[in-house]
Amino acid sequence: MSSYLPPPGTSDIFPEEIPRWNYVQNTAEKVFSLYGYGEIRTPIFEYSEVFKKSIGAETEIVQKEMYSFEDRGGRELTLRPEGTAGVMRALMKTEAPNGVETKVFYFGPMFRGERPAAGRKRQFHQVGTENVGKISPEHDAECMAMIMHYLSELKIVGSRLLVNTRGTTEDLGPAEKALREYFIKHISTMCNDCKERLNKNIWRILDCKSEQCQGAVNNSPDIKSLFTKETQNYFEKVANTLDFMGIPFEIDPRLVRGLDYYQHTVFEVTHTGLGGQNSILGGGRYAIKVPGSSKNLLGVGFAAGVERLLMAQDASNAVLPITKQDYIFLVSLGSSAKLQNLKLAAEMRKKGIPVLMDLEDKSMKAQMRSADRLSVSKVLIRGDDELSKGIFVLKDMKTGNQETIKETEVFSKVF
RNA sequence: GUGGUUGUAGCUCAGUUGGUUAGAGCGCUUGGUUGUGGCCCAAGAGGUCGGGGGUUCGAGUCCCCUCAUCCACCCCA
Repeated sequence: MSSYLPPPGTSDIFPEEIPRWNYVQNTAEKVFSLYGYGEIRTPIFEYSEVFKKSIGAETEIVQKEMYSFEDRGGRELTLRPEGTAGVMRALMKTEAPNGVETKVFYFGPMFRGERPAAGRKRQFHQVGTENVGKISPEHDAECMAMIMHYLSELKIVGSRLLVNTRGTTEDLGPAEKALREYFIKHISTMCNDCKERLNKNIWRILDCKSEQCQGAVNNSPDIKSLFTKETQNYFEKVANTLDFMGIPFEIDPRLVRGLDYYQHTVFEVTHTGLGGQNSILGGGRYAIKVPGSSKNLLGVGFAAGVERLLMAQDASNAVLPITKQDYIFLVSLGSSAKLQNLKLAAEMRKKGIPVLMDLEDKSMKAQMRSADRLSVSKVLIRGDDELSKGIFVLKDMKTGNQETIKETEVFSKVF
């Protein structure tokens, strides 16, 4: 009952579901390593500063979603709400800050104190990559190509890749000014959230979904046109490269994303069938400052919600190449036989043969029921009777046929 | 943080205008063969009806509070 439930927004993942999770993780390893990425494992908690500095102190995540606490040494720590910041912190001691291309991927739990809903948990999991040290439109395009490769290996179909640019630090001033001049004229007709956004984070007005704001938002200036020629050329090259590589995508001028560290290319992959959520992954190019360093780490990367990938697989009716363990079930009758079978089972397992047996003294009927429930294909029966004769009965559960075999034939016949 | 939904057995749920010992299906255990699974039949185990308070002769049913679930919004993966 309620006392057996884990805390809000968390969930237990039982053995039956683990193969699917492993598939998502193993496929990440398989695909990303083709592009030169290696796995990195960073702590699940970091100094709170790490997130405040890189994600942005004003962002929704930092403002009200972080699980922060003080440890016994009085340190201000936070359960990671996303993966990039901690990875950047770790990469400071590599050659990445000196401009050496460094590619890593990660997989693990993240924590955000939001109200749970479909596709949204407080402890959820992300799989993501970071390519740090170099900057070019081709890096961004390759990252997206790799993502689409990954999604196809996951058998997810029907997703959309949305791409946009957020410009660089130099672009932001003029663009923000233009946006403010425009929206200040229309703000009286817009929703309350947008009225707040006007001062706090004007960019977010662009992806407001409220009905009453659509008119004003749709007619707002295209931010790209306000950026420098250089930035526009960069973005054009990203788009051209994707085109040339045959990666289908859509330019979404209203895609801005909610973390402060993004510059240049931003993207998102959406999928229907995730309840109220529609984004299965997001990412882009970023410049991140790690506490205690004056250097910016430049990189491009993405993070996908594993739970959402799983939902997208369901919506895609994905058939995954996951095979179930096919056990031999060993049935015993009598105490000597049981003891001998226990020993045999151990030997078989050492040879890599999966074996199950009932350890309780159950009736043959009950043991057969167990075997059936576990849907094994073969049952090996040895009671005290067979033991004294040096034989086994081997039963094929599909056909129901059974044959008598000699002890010496056990390994060759059952495997 | 805002709004709505639901909370009865391990699971999915029924429970009539408040009325004795709270039900079903599935699952589980045992039996229907002296040593043979699935199908069928029978029996059994398993619930302080989310928790607390109130109204009442009487509350799973009504009222209040609380906790939790699921969902939508905000935001994000």
